[in-house]
Amino acid sequence: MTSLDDVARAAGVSTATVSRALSGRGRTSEATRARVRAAADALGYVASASASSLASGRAENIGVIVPLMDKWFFATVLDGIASRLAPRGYDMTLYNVTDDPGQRQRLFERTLRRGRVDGVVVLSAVLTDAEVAALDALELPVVGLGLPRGELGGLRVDDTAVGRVATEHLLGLGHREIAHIGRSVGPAGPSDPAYDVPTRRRAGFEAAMADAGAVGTFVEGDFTVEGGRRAATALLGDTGGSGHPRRPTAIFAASDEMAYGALTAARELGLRVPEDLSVIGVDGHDFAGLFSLTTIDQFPHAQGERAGDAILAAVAGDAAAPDAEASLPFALVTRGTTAPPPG
Amino acid sequence: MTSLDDVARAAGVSTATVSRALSGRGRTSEATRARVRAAADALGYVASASASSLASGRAENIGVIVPLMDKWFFATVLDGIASRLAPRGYDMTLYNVTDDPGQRQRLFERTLRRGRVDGVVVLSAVLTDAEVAALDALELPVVGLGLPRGELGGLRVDDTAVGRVATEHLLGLGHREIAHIGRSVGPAGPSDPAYDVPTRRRAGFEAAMADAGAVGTFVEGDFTVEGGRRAATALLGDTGGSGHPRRPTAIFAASDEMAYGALTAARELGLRVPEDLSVIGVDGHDFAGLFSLTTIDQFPHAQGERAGDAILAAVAGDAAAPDAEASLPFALVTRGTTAPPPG
DNA sequence: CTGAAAGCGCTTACAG
DNA sequence: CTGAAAGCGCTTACAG
Repeated sequence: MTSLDDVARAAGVSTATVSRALSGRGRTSEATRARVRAAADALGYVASASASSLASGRAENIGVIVPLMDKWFFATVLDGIASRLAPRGYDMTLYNVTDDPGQRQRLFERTLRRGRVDGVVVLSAVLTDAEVAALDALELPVVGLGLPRGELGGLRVDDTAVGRVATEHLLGLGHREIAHIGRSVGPAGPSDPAYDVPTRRRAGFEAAMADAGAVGTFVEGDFTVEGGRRAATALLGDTGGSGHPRRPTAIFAASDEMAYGALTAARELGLRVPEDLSVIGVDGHDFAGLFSLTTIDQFPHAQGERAGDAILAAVAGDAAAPDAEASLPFALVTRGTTAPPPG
Repeated sequence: MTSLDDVARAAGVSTATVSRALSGRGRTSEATRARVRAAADALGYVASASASSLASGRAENIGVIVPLMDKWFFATVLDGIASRLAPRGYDMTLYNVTDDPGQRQRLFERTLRRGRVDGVVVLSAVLTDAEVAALDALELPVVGLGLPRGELGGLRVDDTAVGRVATEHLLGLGHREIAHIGRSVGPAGPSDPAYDVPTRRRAGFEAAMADAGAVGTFVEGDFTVEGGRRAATALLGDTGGSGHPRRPTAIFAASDEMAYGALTAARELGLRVPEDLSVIGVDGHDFAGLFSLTTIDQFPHAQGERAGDAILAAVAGDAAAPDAEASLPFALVTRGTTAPPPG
């Protein structure tokens, strides 16, 4: 490996000058800069990351904490983040937070403290108080995406509004018997921003239903296709019996993947979509267009881009960092799985 | 940040001893080791990655080069890799190779040469000769996964066999008019291992067809659901006309996502699956069970685990590295989308 | 088993 | 604008 000294010798200047010329920090005459660059190129010089980072305190690396890296939503957000970091010369190192307490503790109390990252992006992870404190103790810029407001703040879409818009789309078509498949950490009271994403979506659903004087059904789903299918089967399967709620004419699933599950369940039960049942999801999943799924697109790739820009701005110390607390856009995309109810 | 010196002072030993006690390299008495550990814990000491890396030459970080990080297959492989690195204390930093020549050159000639990684895993990327040379010049362990054999070697499933098994499944059911949706960098002659994954799958398809005395149809797909739908529509749409090949009774798609597209096309054209048309994919995608798709599962998560283990073994200098060139398993999973042809 | 010391390869005030 | 020098925080032969 050729070092700074080699370049300095070749260019006939000091190492300090080489460092300045190559990094652009500090002043250098145009002439020496050119000479140094030429020497560096000729030797194929690339600065050592560890030496540079040790001396400067800058790692040029962003850590991203992600709960599930093999789910479409997160993978897409990651791609969005990476697309903004790479052109600016920043690396992205991934940290998977699992449910294993030992693994988590190690991440927050050791790995992240090794000084390898200049900032961290936290994606939709539910953190304990201790973990939030650990993140804080890092004294590094942190940008959250889709976190409960209480934790760290950061970028979020207004998920209560998402839930409301989805529900109102269904209500507007004339549905009254509407079920919601989602997840909930507690009673979805008012749109308490401290709640997590699924809870806020549910709150929006319930608020819209209440406004319409209707009462919705809620069923737990686990944000997988299979979970959506199970929930929808329970919802659509048992009709008749006394005490049972009427079968819904519409389902609002808190994710597109669960909506796919609901479509599958409907098909298995011989129900036609949208004639017998309307289905709407959330995300803007890759396959949504193909399945003609009506959904609330939340532009996950763009979310990643925003998060990437935000963490870079924070690392650069831009107090101007415009959108570190911004509300992200979403849009209703009407397709073929929603229509007026039968009859 | 508390440093090695702080710990040394607290424990009443030299910094050298602290380093040895904490890292486990070199000898230390049980007693001092305990004392040092206690002091380190009390102070919350964590070694600086850059200092440690600069002094030792070890980065404890693996670079992963991936062409598409938002596709299910790659996201799943990445998850598999990460699951093996984290417990061993290794970080994973992601490098996305796009089609942009400038970005690629920067990656191979600068970023990767900063000494930030101890080894690199390359996922299914088609590299130029210059890029392979650059990788070589790194003098770092490299593990490939799904690369054309010519490039770098590494782990692979026998994709020619995959193509053959899928095709023979269809032939075994009695199909003769079989179409393959895939991609091909050139004529899929014999099972030349220098060819990339899609080409080898095609070669297996053609070999199996030839063995059965049948002639298959080949159509380009781009490994997306939409691409599969387009290809299948072309295949199934135009029947009658003179000169046109007969409509296939079975489709072998080179990926599950393209198979989903084929299923969609069939539905749109009013064809029943599997009564009118059989469809088989490759991958073992998350949704395959739900869509009842017959497929060749290639266990992507396990592939990632293997790649993770392999790069770690290579970095550790295990000449024993058992499976750096191994052939990965795959399995036919028969479900509801394949059946004997009509009539 | 332990310590003193050199060295890893940069960056950055500090002078000039 | 440029150079000499200290320093970033570890690791590792080398002695003992």
